[in-house]
Amino acid sequence: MEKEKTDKKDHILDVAEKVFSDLGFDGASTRMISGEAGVNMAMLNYYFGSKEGLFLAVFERKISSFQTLLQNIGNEGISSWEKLEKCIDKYVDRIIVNNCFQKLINREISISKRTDLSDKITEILMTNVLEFKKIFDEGIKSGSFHKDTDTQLLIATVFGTKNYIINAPQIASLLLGHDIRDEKFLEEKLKPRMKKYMKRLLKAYLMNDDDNEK
Amino acid sequence: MEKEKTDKKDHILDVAEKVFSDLGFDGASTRMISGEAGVNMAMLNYYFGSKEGLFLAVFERKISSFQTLLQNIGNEGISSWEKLEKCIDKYVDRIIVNNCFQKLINREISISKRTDLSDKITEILMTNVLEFKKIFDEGIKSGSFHKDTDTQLLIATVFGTKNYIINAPQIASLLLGHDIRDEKFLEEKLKPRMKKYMKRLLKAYLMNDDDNEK
DNA sequence: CCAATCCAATCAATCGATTGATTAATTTTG
DNA sequence: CAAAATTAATCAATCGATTGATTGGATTGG
Repeated sequence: MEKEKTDKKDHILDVAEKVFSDLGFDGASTRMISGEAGVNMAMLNYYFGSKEGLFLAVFERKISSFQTLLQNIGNEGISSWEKLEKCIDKYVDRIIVNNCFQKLINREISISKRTDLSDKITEILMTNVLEFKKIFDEGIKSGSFHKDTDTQLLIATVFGTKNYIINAPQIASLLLGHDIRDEKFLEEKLKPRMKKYMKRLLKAYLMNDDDNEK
Repeated sequence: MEKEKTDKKDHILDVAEKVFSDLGFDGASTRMISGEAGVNMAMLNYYFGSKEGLFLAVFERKISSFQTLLQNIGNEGISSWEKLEKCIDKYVDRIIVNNCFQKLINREISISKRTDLSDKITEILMTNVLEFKKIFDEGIKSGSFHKDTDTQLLIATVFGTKNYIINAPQIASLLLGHDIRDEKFLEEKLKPRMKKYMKRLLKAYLMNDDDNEK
């Protein structure tokens, strides 16, 4: 029976994630979510306290597993560049699977007013950001990366490039000549292509011939 | 008195643009907009028919100024790299001035419904996208840019890096150690820094030493 | 005077949240 | 073990607040 409970909560979270992703936080109503999940409205507040609590629960469930993923890479005994390559691989894999959730994040983070909620989102996202930054800084310190690297804007590039493709699918589809939402294209074509591209871009910027390496 | 009317409508549109940008379409209420604009609620429907009509009016007013930002540069008699540098300058200048409207665009384009609107947004955004693409392709053809450049993903990087900073100001502020919304910081620090960074990033990627230039 | 402009008041609908009652499951107790 | 007591889970009903929208009358200017 313990299992039942967890399953039900998980099911609510699944539905909530879908509805929030499609309609945004404000656009989604608790009635809609509870209705689609087949549970009573009061259950949402019973389980998650509030609409905001539900949203955060959706958020934290998705994000936590990725956090530890990046953190482990950061602690491995490999070169900074190798760490970076691994992070890119994991990151590209991740975001392409969960692209509807990513869209949700990017939409809600751009809302300025909802401070309590967006503060929490920011805090969670920052851990991933800082994990990348740590690797950049470490690489600069060890001399393997260009020493006047703008790590902060480079992070904007890493996350921004991905966001652009996921968040503006109409434009990305026109640009790439394929429907972005085609799973097969994403998995077989875009994923390896993005990995290769990001690595080449970062390598060119971090390790060009001005003062080190080759 | 015609003037009065136009001024008032324009003022409403100014406020609406700001509020929609901060809170999103669903998050913004017509009361809030009318209150902040100092007009009666009923005036919004009187002038614009509905909330959605107001939203569309905000867009259409801005739309015209958006086209042909980069088009002249493409036809100048200078090298591809020089064109690219000019485009970056113009682009960075531009987005920092209108960043709240940019936020609005980037948020609404990620919403799957409201197709009539997002089609229009897509069309407008594509003109700038294609201008960059034209320069990239031209540079590759002439041999000044690396020949296996992924121009399409590079465009995602150019626009995505900017979007990330504008759209996730909380994260960008934490990352940069300054409040992104500080006009002085934007103008005096971030703008030149972004220009320099983007040029160095593109140059490293487009003109590294694998097979051409230096 | 009349059409355009404006506004206070109000509309039905929906929002998130809470209530008290009821059932199911678990724990305690004799 | 079984009855009693307690806790957890679920429900229908409804709360006050707010939403976008509309009305009918006041005000204005030509």
